[in-house]
Amino acid sequence: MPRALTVGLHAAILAVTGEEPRVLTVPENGTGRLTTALPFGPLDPDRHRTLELGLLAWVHEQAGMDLAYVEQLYTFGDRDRTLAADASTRVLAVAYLALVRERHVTRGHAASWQGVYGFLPWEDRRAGEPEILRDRIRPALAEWVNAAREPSGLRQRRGRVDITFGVAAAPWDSERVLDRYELLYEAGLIVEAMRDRQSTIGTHLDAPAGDFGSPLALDHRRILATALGRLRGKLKYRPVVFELLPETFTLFQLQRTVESLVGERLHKQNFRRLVERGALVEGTGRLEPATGGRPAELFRFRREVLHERLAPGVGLPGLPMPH
Amino acid sequence: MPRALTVGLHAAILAVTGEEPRVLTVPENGTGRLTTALPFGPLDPDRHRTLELGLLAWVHEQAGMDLAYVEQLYTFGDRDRTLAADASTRVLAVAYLALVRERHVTRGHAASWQGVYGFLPWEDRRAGEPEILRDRIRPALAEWVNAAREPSGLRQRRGRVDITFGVAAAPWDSERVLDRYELLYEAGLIVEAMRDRQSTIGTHLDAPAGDFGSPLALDHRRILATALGRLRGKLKYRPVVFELLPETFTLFQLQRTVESLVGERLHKQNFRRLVERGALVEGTGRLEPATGGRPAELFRFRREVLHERLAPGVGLPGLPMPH
DNA sequence: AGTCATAATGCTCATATTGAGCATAACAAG
DNA sequence: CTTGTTATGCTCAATATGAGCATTATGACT
Repeated sequence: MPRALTVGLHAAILAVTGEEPRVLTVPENGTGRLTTALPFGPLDPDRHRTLELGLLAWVHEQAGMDLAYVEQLYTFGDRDRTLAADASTRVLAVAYLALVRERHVTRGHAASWQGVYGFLPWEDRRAGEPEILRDRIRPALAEWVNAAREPSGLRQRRGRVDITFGVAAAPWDSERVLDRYELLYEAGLIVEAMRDRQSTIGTHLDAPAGDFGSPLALDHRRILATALGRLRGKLKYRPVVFELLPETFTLFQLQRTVESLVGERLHKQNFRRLVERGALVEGTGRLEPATGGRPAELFRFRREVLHERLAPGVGLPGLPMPH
Repeated sequence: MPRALTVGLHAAILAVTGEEPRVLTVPENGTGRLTTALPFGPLDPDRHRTLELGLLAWVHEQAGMDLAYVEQLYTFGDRDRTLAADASTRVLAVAYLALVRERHVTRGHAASWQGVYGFLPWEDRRAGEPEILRDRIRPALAEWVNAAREPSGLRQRRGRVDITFGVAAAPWDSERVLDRYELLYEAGLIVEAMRDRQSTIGTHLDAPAGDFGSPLALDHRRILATALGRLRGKLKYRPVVFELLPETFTLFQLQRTVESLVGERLHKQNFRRLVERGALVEGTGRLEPATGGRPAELFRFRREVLHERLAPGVGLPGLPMPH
C-alpha cells in the first residue's frame, strides 16, 4: 500500500504597521500543545481549481481576509521536516507570500498580527547589529564551526557562516534570510530543529536550543524566512512596497516602510532622490501635518511606471537602478 | 470518493553548446501521439526522501545524467492545464531548473539536446528583433487586443502587451519570458492552448494557432519559459554562468554564453571590464590559440568571490553591479 | 513672542560607474 | 607582407552614488 500524498497551502501574509513588519498568525492546535502558525490548509483536489484559489479560500476561512498581492514562494517536501499527522501520509507544503495594507487587519477571527522580527530577531539591523546576534548567535555559530569532525568540514562550515552571516570581506546580505535560518536550524540553534529531530529519530539532544526568536508550528518559520528574503529582493526591482502603504503617504513613511522590511537604515536625502528620479510617486499637493516637524507632502504611487520603466524598484543604496 | 493527488517532478536542464542554449528533452508517448517532453516523473512518496532527490532519480533514469546545479522554479497546479492521464487524479507539477556543462551530454539514452529558442523563438534578440516577432506575433497580438469586447478590456490587453513585449516607453525586459509565454498562450497563439481547450471544454476553435515555436508535451513549454526567465534574472546577481562553462574559458566565450542566454548582444570591452573589475575570474596564463584572430587568455572562475562580494553576477548593461 | 527640537526639503561635491568608441597587438591565411 | 580577425588597452563625456551641509516649516515649551 503506497503512502498517500497531501499538499498543504501556507500563507505568509505581511503588512507593515507603524515601523514594524508584521505577519498574520493563527492559533494552531498541533501535537497536543497550542502553538502559533501561519494560516494554512490542505489543497482540495476537487474544489480548488488552482493552488492560489485554494490558498485564498483557507485564508478567508481562517482569518476572514481577502488578499490582493499573492506570490508563490516555494514548495517544501523534505520527508523529515514537513511532518504529517499520521505516518501513512506524505505531506508537501506550497508556501505563498501575500502583501496587504495595514488597514486590512482582520476582525472577529482568531488570527492576529505578530512582529516578523519576533521570529527572526537577527534580521533587524536598523539599530546596528542586534545584540542577540553579536552576543549569542555568533558565538554559538563559532562553536558549531569548531565542533566539525574533520578539518575540511571545519573549513566548509566557516565558509558557510561567513557567507550567510557576513564578515569583513563579505558584508551582510539582507536577502539571505532563508540561508541564515537554515544554517541556524542545522546548527541546532532553532527550537524547531530539536522538535523535528526528536520526533523522527527519537533522540534526546543534550544541547539546549538557544531561544533565538519565537518558534512557529510546522516549518512555518522557514516559510516566513523565505517570504522575508524574497520580499527584500523584490523591493529592489518591483514596486511592491506600495501594496503595503495606504493610498497616500509621505516619503518618510515610504522610507520607514522599506527600512523596516530591509532591516537597515537608509540615507534620507538619497532615498528621496532615488524615488523622485525614478518617478515612482507623484505629489498630491496635500500635506500631512502630524509629522512631528515640518509638514510633509503626501504622495501617491504612479501606477504608470509599470509601463515606463524596466525595473521600478525603490532603489536601495548599494543596488543602483538600471536606466 | 475524493480525487487522488499526484505530484510530478519536471526538469528543465540547460546547457550552452557553442553559442546556443539547449535544453534536454526526452521522447514522450502522450495521448497516442509521440511528442517531445522534458524529463519528468511522479514523486514517489515512499522512496523519494526529498523532491529534489526524486527529480534526480528520474533524470538519471531517463537521461543517464547527474545534475550538479539544481534549483526549484515553481509549482504549477491549475486543474485545467496540468492534465492527468485519468480524470480521477489531480496532478501538480513541481518544476526545476538545472545547469550542466556541455561535455555532460548524455549517451546511450533516448534523451537529446534541443535549442531553447526553437521553442521560444521570440526570445532571441541577438540579431535584433526577430522577424517572427515583428512580422507575425506583434500583428497577431494587436489583433487580440482589438478583439476585446469592452473598451476597458481593450486598455487592459494593450497595457499587458506593452509591458510584456515592450514598446517605446517600456523597453524589452529580457526576464519576462514567462509573462510573454503566458500572454501568447492566453491569446491563443500557442499550440498548447488549443490542445488544452479542446480536451477540457471540447470546443473546436476556429482560429488556427500560429506555429510560434515548437510545442512540448504537457505544459513543459511553460516550464521552459519559467526556467529561461529565472536564469536570465539570476545571471545578474549570482555567478551561475560558470556552471555552464568548462573549467577554463576565454572572456569572449563567457560573453557569448551570457549573450546566448540573455538573448541580447553586449558591448565587448565593457563586458570585459565588468567581469575583470568584479574579480569574478583570474587568468591562467595559458592561451587559447583557436580564436580566429589573436589568441585569447584562458580564465577560470574564482570561487572565492562568493566570500568577497555581495552580488557577484556578470553585471549586464543596464544593471550595474552593487559596491 | 521667542526658543528649541524635529522633520521636510533643497542643494553641493568628490568619487565611481556607465556607455560608447578609438587604437593597438597578436595571430592565421593567402 | 598584406589582409582579416579577434584580443586587449585606453579615453572620455555623461550620469549615478554616497555623504553631508543648509534652509524651511511646524509643534511644544518657556
